Amino acid sequence: MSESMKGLKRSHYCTCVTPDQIDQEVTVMGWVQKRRDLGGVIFLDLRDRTGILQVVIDQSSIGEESFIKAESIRTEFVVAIKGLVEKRSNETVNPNLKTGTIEVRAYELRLLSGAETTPFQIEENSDVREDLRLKYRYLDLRRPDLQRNMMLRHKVAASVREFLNHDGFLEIETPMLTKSTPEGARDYLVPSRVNPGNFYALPQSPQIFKQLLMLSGYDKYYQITKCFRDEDLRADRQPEFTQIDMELSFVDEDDVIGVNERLLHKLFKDALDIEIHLPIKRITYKEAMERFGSDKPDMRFGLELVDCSDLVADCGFKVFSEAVATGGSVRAINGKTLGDLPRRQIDALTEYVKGYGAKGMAYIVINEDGSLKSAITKFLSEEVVAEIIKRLDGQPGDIIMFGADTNDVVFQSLGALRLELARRLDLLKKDEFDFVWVTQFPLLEWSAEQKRHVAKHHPFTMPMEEDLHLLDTDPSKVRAQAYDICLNGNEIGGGSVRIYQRDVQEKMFEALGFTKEEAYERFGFLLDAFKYGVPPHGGLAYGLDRIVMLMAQADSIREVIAFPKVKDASCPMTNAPGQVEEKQLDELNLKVDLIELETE
RNA sequence: GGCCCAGUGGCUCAGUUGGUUAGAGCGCCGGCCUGUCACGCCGGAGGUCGAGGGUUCGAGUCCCUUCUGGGUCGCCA
Repeated sequence: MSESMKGLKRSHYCTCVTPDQIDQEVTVMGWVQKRRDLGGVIFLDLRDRTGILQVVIDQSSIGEESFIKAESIRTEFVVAIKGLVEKRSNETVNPNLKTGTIEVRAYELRLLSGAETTPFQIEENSDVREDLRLKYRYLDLRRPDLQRNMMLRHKVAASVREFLNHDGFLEIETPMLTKSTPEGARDYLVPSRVNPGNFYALPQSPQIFKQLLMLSGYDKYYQITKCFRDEDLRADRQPEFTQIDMELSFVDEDDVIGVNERLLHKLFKDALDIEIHLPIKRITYKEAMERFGSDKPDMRFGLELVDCSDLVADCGFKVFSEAVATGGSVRAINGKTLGDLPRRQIDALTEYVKGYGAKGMAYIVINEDGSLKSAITKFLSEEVVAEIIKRLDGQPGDIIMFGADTNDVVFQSLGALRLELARRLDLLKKDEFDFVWVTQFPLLEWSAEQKRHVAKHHPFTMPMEEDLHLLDTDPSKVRAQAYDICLNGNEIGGGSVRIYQRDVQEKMFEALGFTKEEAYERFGFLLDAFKYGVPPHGGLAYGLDRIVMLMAQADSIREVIAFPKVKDASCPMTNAPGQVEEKQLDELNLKVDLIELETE
């Protein structure tokens, strides 16, 4: 079945054959997308990563023996064709093909490789179950949409490298086998053979190493590198993912933002031919939460949150007044034009916000005739109702939906509701790219589980200078010189100015509840390094997968990763992770003795 | 770990109130066909209805358990 390609050299990719080659000889190689056997003439759609080219096989050009061979060709066979490029007559032009005005009349055919019938058809926009696609990912990757995604991903990486190289950045690699970082996500561990009982951790990010590179004088560093986090998966989260990581010395926040705006501008121009308008708008974390209920706001549409706490603080509706009295708030969203939602849909939205911690959802429907439909207006004075409607710009046909709880719950539930409403109103246009910087993040957040403050970004993040004095007295009020870059409601990157003073760093560890000894045990090498001259520095890291996902208008980063993992972090194709041989464990001085996990 | 959705020929799906031999499109196999490109025409094969248990005279359909995949909350400095 398999013939040699000896004596043949590919001269063109399929779609690189153009009308310029008419009457010339070309040699093309690829996969058979489709065979149309009309009896006396056979058409092949030949496919490679560039697209499709039609090959004509007729007996008079190719000879009887080869024609019989061609009759045995099936879908996905790998073939080599040598032939003459011909112009198609007008009535046989195929406008759906890039190469639709020409075809190749074969005079030599080699069957390089046969193929069994594939478990699913190799075609664009296929609708095949994802587990099957992933089990046969090598076939899935033949599909034109995935091939486009992979090529787009390459283009993104290439454009980033080009920009940063040109801007004086150095690409420097940092270790994959490194030390476990106790703060942050769960680590992937790798046992050491030479040091029995000891483990490396795979990096969650090159954070400490890139800071040390600054201290070593490498000034502007970048790296496109894998990072690993052993946490549960999501549509936009994989256990191994790729960061575009950078760090700069002698810079402040505006410098880092500036270079990255220029980077994003070039990147979107190169990859999508889209002109990003600079400067990208900036909002503070506080504003993002209050207006959008999210620290990664989707700016493509309105439906903003409106604070009504002051209006209902003393009203007769206890759910509202008590939320305000206990330090929470009452906020609302105007679901524009959704006043005609059937009761069942409203109930579904109520269940939806309950999933985010809300206890319920009050609402006021403004009927087309201006009358109101609501279970709560009877508890409110007419003036208050009128003021609420005015503040939310309520028009006939609208529905105003309320969240009343602690601020955390109100932001989270209304933030989620806002997105859900946008989905229903079809406001999420994937070909629109709306960036925003979110700045002034809190430095710390309280962990109820650990009963201490933990770093919101990481423990090396510089507090805002005007808040430094609060670090001892009221740490949760301290804002950080930290910033995220968000695109269409996705955090695509984040960074900060770092602490470069030992005393501030020690104070930070103190605020995190580490004793001096603990801090030294964990980050001693960094604290030691800080004795020897540290430039002020800061940086940023992008999630490459997420950027490419959004560019490709895909719904999951799995669509832009060649060999992704599924929900339980396994690989349906290789069946990783798997058990290992006894011998391998012996060499590592390890014995598997699984502990019964507590079931509750 | 919680909640929600899906699982029926190779693929995508339909399957009524629980009732005859479980259907369709695509794909696949065979035959015919010299201008097709969603080729056409004729014929054919292909099913443990994810798995196990239960209710029933009777289960693809109802109940329980479980597996697989997806979404999400928790988690993700």
